[in-house]
Amino acid sequence: MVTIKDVAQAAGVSPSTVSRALNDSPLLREETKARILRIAAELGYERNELARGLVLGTSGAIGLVVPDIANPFFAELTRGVGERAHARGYGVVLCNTDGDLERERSYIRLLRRKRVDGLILATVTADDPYLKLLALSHTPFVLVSRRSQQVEAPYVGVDDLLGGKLAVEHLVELGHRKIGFIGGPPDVRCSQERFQAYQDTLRRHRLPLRKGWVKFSDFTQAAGYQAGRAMLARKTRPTAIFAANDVTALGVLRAAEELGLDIPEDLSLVGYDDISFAGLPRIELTTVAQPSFKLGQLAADWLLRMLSGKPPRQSVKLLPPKLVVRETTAPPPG
Amino acid sequence: MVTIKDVAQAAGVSPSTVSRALNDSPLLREETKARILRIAAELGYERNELARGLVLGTSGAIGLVVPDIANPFFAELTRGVGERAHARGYGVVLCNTDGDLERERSYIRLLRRKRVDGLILATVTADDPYLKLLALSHTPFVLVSRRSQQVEAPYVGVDDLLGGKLAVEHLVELGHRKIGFIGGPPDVRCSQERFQAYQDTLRRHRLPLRKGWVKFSDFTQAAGYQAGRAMLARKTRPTAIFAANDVTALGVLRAAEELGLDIPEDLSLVGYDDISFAGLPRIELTTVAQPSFKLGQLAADWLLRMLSGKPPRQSVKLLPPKLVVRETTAPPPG
DNA sequence: TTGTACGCGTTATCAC
DNA sequence: GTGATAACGCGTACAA
Repeated sequence: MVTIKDVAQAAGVSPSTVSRALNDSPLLREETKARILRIAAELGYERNELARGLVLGTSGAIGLVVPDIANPFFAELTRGVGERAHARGYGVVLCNTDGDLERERSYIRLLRRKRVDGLILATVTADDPYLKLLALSHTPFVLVSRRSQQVEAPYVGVDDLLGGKLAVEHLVELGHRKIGFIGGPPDVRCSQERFQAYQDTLRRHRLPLRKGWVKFSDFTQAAGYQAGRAMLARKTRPTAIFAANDVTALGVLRAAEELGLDIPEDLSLVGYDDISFAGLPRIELTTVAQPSFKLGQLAADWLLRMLSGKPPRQSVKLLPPKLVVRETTAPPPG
Repeated sequence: MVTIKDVAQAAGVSPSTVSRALNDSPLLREETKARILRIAAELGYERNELARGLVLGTSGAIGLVVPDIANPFFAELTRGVGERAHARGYGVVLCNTDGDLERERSYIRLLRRKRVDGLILATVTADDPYLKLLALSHTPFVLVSRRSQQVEAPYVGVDDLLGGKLAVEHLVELGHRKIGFIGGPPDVRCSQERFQAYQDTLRRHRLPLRKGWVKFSDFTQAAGYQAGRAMLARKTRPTAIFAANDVTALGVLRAAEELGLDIPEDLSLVGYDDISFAGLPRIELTTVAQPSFKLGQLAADWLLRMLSGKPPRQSVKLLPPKLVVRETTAPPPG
């Protein structure tokens, strides 16, 4: 690899001069600057960001930790982060935990050893004790989509209490009285809040809250299918289900189909996220939309802002969810 | 941040001794090694991989460039890469090009400046001249899913000639004689090969090959919708369409739905990839399955093998595709 | 078995 | 304007 020294030699100047030319220093004569740049290009010189980072104390990269990149919600979020980070010359190191807490920690350690300038975490559980340690360290980080209960950290997400309410109120308005809930991991705050909203809304309307109509899974299609089957195979089953994310809802859809239930005639179904596959013809899932791409952009903007030393404008940013009514919801049968 | 110097001081030894302890050198007495490791842990020492990389000439990271992380095919592929890379302590720097050639190049430059140890490219176009330059450089890379026509580079993918044949033969066997094709970007090899297979199969069966029944788009749902509408709105339209990937096929599905065409009664549809959403109830897309996760694993394994200096076993690895018949295909109407 | 000295490629800070 | 020097944190010949 050609280094700054090689360029210096070829140009008959010192390495420092080359460095200055590369960094467009105003101290240099335009003429020499141009000449050095030309020679550097001819030699195929590419700055070693590793070495530069060592001096400057920055790696020019941020870490992004997501639970499941195969979930379109996180894929879109990742796109948003990448777009903003790359625009400012930052690299994005992606880590996929598959919901495994141990892997999450191991990734964060890896990322810190690599001296990423900051972290975006979309994986934290509500009571993660490790987060406290991270908060004590000097690695800036922002939480996105999933927040912590204990640590007051920068967070960008969607108002899930409102989103959950939107979903369940919609079902209640349609006339449903037997409403089930299928959540994600029970220790994930957004799942908890959607559940909380479910409970609150049922209570407000004095509707029954049955144990068998509540299940927690792990936000995957397979788990949604399992939970759906279990819930729908009961002797008395709900006439509507609020699934705490779209891929889970799609799993429930399959379970219902297998059991010979028609949607929405026999069962109404509401998801959460509005991934692009929710709007497919014949699926037409009613859902609560989250601006996933924008969430990623915002999280990146925020982190980048912290990295440039500017103070955060606020510590929590909550975007509004939006109910998207399609064709998986209807009044209950009978 | 605590460095090896700090640990050395605390332990009353020299920095080199600490370095040796950290690297588990056999030269050290077990006792001192253990003591140093303990002290390092107490101090919260984390090795600076940047500095280490500068010395060792390696960054411990690989770059992954994909055209569209929101396409589940690439999301799964990314999972595969991540799994294998992380298992060996490598970080994965993800870059999403959205199909933009300029962005691809700019990302590759960024990645090289960051001194990633190697590259996995899932974005190359068949005649990309930049690839030649890359091949000349000393950055190891492997191509996945999309190969080059000109540069003989390590490649892992699926036999698209066979995959395309599987798809079209299936339609022919069902009795279709008017078969359309909707491809991806025309300069992407896998799209070209699926098209080639389409043409070959039609010719072999002496079936008509009409211009209006062939369209190229960009492998997105939106583009599939556009192309589908255009093709299906013609006076004489095909009775079956082979879409070169699943998200495109889902776009066609929407177009057909809008035009009041029933699938598979009025129109048969075959996709490619077998993303998880293809198997959804009510969608049940007939498609050609690609082992996307495995493709990612293989690509990573291969690159990592190259990085460890071992010679590649071969330069091209072609996995077999598999036809998955579901419910979007049936004999033609009438 | 451990310490010393140097180098990896770059930038900041002094000199000139 | 430009060059020399030190420093970033680490690994490794070489010396002790």
